[in-house]
Amino acid sequence: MSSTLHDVARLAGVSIKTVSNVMNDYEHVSAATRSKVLAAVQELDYRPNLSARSLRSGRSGVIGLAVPELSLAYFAQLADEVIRAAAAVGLNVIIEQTGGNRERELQMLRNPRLRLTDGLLFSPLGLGIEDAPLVAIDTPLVLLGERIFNGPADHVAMQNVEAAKAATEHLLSIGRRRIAVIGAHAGEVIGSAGLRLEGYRAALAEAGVDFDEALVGYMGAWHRVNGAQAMQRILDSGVDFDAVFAMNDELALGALRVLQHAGCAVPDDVAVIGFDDVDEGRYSIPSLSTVDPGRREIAETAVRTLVERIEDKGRAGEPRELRAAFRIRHRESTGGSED
Amino acid sequence: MSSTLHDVARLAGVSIKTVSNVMNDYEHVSAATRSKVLAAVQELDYRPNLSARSLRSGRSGVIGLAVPELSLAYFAQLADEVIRAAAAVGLNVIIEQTGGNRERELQMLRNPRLRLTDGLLFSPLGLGIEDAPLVAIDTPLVLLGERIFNGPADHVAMQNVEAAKAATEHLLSIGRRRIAVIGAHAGEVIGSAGLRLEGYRAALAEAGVDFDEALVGYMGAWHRVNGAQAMQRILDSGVDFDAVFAMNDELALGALRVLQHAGCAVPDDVAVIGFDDVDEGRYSIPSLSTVDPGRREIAETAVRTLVERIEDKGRAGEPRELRAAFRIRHRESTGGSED
DNA sequence: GTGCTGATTTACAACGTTGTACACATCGTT
DNA sequence: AACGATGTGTACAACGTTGTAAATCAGCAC
Repeated sequence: MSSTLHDVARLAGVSIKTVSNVMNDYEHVSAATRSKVLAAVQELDYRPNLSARSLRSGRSGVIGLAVPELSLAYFAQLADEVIRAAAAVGLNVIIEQTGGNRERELQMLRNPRLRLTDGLLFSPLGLGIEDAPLVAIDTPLVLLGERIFNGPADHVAMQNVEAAKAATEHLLSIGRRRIAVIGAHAGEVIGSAGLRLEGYRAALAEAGVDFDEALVGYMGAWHRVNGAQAMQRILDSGVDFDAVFAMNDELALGALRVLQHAGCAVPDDVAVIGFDDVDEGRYSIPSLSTVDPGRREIAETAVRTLVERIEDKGRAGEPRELRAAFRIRHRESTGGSED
Repeated sequence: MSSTLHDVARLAGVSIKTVSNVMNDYEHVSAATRSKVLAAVQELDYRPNLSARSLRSGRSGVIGLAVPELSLAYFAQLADEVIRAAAAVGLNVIIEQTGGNRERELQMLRNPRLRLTDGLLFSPLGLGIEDAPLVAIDTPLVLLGERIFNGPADHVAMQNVEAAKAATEHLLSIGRRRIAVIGAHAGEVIGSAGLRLEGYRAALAEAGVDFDEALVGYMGAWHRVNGAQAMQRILDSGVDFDAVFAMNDELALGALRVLQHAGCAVPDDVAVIGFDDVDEGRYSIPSLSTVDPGRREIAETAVRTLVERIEDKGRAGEPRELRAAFRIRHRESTGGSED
C-alpha cells in the first residue's frame, strides 16, 4: 500500500497540512521543518495521490488530444509535438482517435471522460461549420485544423489557402502550367481540402493559367492508397499534365509511386509537391518537395493557448484565431536539393 | 458549474446513493426510481466527476503507454492499436515519450504522474537487463519489446530471433548468400538489435553461409537517416553483397534510397527486407518486403494482460512471457508481389 | 396483526488532498 | 512593556464519489 500525507506527517511529527505545504513549495516553512518532512517523504517514498489532488483542486494536469488517426504520419508527428509541449509545462496528454468520423467526434465532446481532463485539443475532420454550436462546451477547447471557422472556441490553424497557393506558385515558378491537384473533396469549401483547393486556384488565376476540372483528383480520406488511385485515374484519363500538387504528403507519396511505375520521370516529366513535411518525404526517391505547415509552432501555440484558457477559466475573452508560419521545402521532386 | 450527484438527487427527490446506484447499474433499483433519476440526469446533463470516482474507487480508467517516440512509424502504429484496444474495454491512454533514453525511462517508472494511471504499458529501449530490479514497481506493468528478460513484470514480445531468422531465410531462399545486415548495436545481446542479429546469424549458420563482420552495419538509433548512412558506409567499403536485412523498415527505406542513388537495382542487384511492416513500406518504390511482427496482436495482448493484472492486483501470479505470431511479407524489394 | 424474507433505499463515513481561518511564536517599534 | 507585523504551524471542512451497514418497505405465511 502506498503512503499518504498522514503517514508522512506522523513520521515527521507535523500536521498533514505542513507536509502538504512542503510538497507545494509554500514559502513560509522553516528550513528545519522542511528537511524533516523531506526526509520522511524520502523514507516512505511518498508520492501524492493525483486523483485526490485533482478532486480537491479541480485540476487534473491532463489534457486531451483528439485526432483522426495516429497511423497517419501527420497526426503522429503532431501528437509527438503536442506531448513535448505539454510535458514542458507539466501536463500529460490523453490521446483519442476519432477516425475522422462526425458521430465519433461529437460523442467525444460529450464524453464524460473529458471530465478527467482540464481541456481538449481537438482536430476535427468530420464536423462542419453547421456543427459550430455543438462545439460550445464548458471544458476549455482549442481547435486544430480548419473545419470550424468563427466557432465558439479558439482555433490554431495552418495557413491552408496561403500555403497551398505558395506550393502551386512554386510549381508555376519552375515553368509548369498543367498542374494536377489530388485530394479534393467534392463540394467542400471550409475544410482543409476546400481551402487548399482555393489556394491552388488562386495561384493559377494570378498566373493567368486556366483552371481545368480534368486535372482535379477527388477522393475520400487522405491515405496513401487513395493518392495512388487518384493519380492512376488521372493517368488513365489521358489528360496532359506536367506537375502534381498533392494535398498532403501521403497522397504525394502514393502518387509518386504510381507515376514512376507508369514510367513518368519525376521531376523531369512531372514535378510533384506535397503538403505537411512529414519525415518520410525526406527519404523517398526522389525526395519530396512539400510545404512545412509549421507543425511544431501549431502544437506549441495550441498548448499555450489551451493553458491560458484553463488558467483563465472564469470569463474568457473572445475566441482567438491563430495561424502558424509556413515554408516551402524545395526537394528533388521539383528539381530542388534542399534537405 | 457542472452538476453533481447531490443536484441530481435533489431534483429527483432521492438520496445521492440511489443516484449513484442508478449510474452504476446496481440491480436492485425499482423501474420507477430509475426513470425518475435518469430524467434528472438528463435534465441537468449530469456527468460523473472522474477524479472523485477515481479517488474513492482507486481506479482511474486510464493507463499509460510509454514509447520512445511517436514520430517513429512503428510506435505510432503501435499506439494506434493500443488506444483502440484500450477503448474497447473503456480505458483511456496517456502517452509519454521517453526518447529511448535510460534516464528518462527510469524517471518514468518513478514519476508521480504514474499514480494517475491504473497501469503502464512500457516499451523500454534504454534499459538493460541490469535494470530489471528497478522495474519492480507496485503499479501493474506490462513490458513491450525485448530489453528485460525474466524481469519482475509481464512481457509481451515479438519473436525477434525467430522472425529475423525467417527474414534472413527468405533472402537465402531467393538465392542470396552475401547478406548485409544493418541496425546492429555493438555489444548488445538482449535488445531487439541483439536478438535480430542472433536470428540473422542462426539462419546463416543453418544454411552453411559464413558470417562476415564486414557486412554488419552498426549504428545508434533506428532512424531512417542512420539506415542511409550505414548503407552508404557498406557501399563505400567496397564489400560484395547481394541482399540487405534491415532491422526495421525505417532503416530499410533509408537504405533503399541510398542503394538506388548508387545505381544498384533492387531487387535484381540487391534484395532488401525490413522489419515491422509499417504502412509506408507498401508504397515505397520498390515496395518493401518485411516482417509483420504481429503489432495488433501485441497491442491487444498487452492491454488484455494489463487489465488482468489491474483486476487481479492483490497477489498476482508469476510474470508471464507472451509472444505474438509473425509473418513474412514478400513484396517487390525481394522480387515478390504481395500487397 | 405478527414475524419473516428479500427487495429497495438511505445515512454516514471514508478516499487523500488543499483552502480557510485561526493559534502561536518571534521580532522590531514605540 | 505593550503593540502590531510577520513568519510558522495547525484544525477542520470541503471536493464528489462509492462501500458499509442499517433502515424502511412490501409481500407473504402463520
